[in-house]
Amino acid sequence: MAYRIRDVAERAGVSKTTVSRVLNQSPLVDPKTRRKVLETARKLNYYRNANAQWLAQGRSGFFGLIISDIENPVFPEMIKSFENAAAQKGYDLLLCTTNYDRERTQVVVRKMIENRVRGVAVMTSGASEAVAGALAERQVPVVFLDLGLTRKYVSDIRIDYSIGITQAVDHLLELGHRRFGFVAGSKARRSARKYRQAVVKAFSLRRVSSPKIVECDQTFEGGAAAVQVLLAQRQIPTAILCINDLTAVGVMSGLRDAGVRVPEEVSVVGCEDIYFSRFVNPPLTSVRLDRKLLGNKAFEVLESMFQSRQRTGTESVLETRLIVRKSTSHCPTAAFTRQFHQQPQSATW
Amino acid sequence: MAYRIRDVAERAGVSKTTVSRVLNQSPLVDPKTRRKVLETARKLNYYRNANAQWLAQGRSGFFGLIISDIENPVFPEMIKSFENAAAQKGYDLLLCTTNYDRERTQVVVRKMIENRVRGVAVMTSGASEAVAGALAERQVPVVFLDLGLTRKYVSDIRIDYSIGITQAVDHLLELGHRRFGFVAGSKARRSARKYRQAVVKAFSLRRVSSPKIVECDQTFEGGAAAVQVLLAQRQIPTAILCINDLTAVGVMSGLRDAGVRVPEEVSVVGCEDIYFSRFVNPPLTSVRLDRKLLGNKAFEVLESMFQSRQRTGTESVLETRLIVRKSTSHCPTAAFTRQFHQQPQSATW
DNA sequence: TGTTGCGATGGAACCGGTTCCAGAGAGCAC
DNA sequence: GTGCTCTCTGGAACCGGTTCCATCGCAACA
Repeated sequence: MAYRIRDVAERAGVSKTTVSRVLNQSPLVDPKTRRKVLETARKLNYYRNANAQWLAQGRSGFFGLIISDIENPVFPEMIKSFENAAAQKGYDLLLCTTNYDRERTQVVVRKMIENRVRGVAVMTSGASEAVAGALAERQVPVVFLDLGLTRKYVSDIRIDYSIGITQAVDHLLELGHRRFGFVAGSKARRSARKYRQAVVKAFSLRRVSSPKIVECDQTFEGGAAAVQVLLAQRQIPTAILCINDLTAVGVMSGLRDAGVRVPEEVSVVGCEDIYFSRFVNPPLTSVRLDRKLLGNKAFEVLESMFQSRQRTGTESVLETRLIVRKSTSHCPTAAFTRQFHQQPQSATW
Repeated sequence: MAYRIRDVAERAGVSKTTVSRVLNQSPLVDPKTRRKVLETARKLNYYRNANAQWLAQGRSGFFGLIISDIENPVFPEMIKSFENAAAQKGYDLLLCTTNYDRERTQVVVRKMIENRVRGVAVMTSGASEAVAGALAERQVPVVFLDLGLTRKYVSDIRIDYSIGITQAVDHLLELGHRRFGFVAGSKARRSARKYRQAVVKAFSLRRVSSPKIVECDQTFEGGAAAVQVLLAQRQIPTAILCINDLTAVGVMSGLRDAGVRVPEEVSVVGCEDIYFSRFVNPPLTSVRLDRKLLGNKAFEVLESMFQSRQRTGTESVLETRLIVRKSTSHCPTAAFTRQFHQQPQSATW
């Protein structure tokens, strides 16, 4: 059907070995022979069979990338930079999504192993040490996000939220804010826990009274709901930090619905700095997590593990920083600050 | 190193053939033998070698998906549904991006062929018939978006914008609008041309004076710039259609900057209905293109081509429909309509 | 002239599965 | 007992590459 390497060899009057050498840029082949082979291959419109090649080589040309949900806007940028980094070195991307499903996670890990990938980046914070174990056991280099663990075959990229958060707190303090709210994520998520810790620490470092914390599910609706709780306070906060941008946009929407203006009356800070944050109204101030860098770094870490002799894991740190846009501004004067006193919605007992 | 099928065979006291049969759910193996083999495989923690399997089978378990830019928010949803549809049938996703680069397009097409995929969905509107040819020639079923061409191995999914656009026009007419603007995309893009034609046709069908058309580059900034042109009209339009949501958000931003309220003074309609459209302020009315359906459909078309004997291509149609949110409302009364008369910015001649 | 060294090439084994085909053995009817 | 069918199993070829190792021709050198 399709031409095989043997067909090329026959028509070029050489052996399979030589053709293979030419196609793999081996130096030990005569330039004249090389030209001849390349020409024949082109003439036959020959495409190599990747499965045969990788079977023979004992591993594939893939680097795996496991994410939770491609619809989450933090991932596409990361995928892109990971893929680009891999392509630059001649490798391909094998992308799998877990959709936050435990079973599906097992399946994709198996897929990675079956495809004999050269390494896997597990960029969902839902992944456990079990996943690390399964892959490391098969001697597949793997890099995690904030796993907090490093060993043979297992690297970790730690996200240092504290820098960006501290910048945010300082930024707000400079603007005169003193009463803060924090719309946190679910404690069940590792990354959300880390973020919360960083926020609390930043405030205590600056000796500011800690923010009123409201937990939410990290969605737009969750943000809108959480802000209601903050608005029910005796004194509403003048600045609100949020676990991520989507939540922050929900918070802004909730504030708007309650007739509170952003940023004139309340400042809002998001996290992640997703693509859309600059287009909302007002453009969102956010603690940026550079996904492009993250994707690059993840590939780099994998490749260096793959190349290294001992396959020892490394820990690297990805810093965050504050991007100031229009959702934060001066703290309103006391006279200007409105008081919200909402009654509990049901007091029937 | 890793266990091979032969290892499983030896320990289970059977032949490779039998193990292969068990793993491939062949019915012609004794239940007792089956159990034994499965148990041994589990005990050895055996993973099959996908490359060997696919080499032997002559093709891989991949269905390919080629897109232009994963950061474009229309793609993730599509990827997800395509992947899910494939996973449901036990196939895997091979995702490649072209980044609008001709050369890169060549490379990924080659990659698809080399990996012996069972079919490819080319969901970027930048792809040419050359791509279709290259794949069809290798007998790889392929499905395109709005290619307008169908033949052996080549299917097409046509997007019918007219339905959604007509709904949008009717919706605006009912709200009393009579003066329209249309922020169009670049004529260089096939999909943008199709959209423009559909818009023009919808207006002429309803016997309404056609909208003032301004071309832009389909970005946020492009929308913001295009709306300036519309605002410079003697009479500004009271309703503006846009080539996509990002542009529409740019248009709304431009209007806001000019002190024009949406939707009280001007209504805005986007297209695509990307995830974020519901979160902007005001939530965007948009002509929805159901990407989930599109991804599903694409896979379905490929699989049925792959199964069919003759591999004849099919044409299917994906309908669009209007999603009404808050960016459209009643046409302001004439008295209420403001007049914008901006002088040409430079009249130095 | 014989020996050595080296660049270029090819034969053959191998990677780890699938599958064709032959055959063993059980069950059954006659 | 014979012949037949049917179920289950295994040997061996094959998929299309890579790579180890041997070989060959030729130039350099003693």
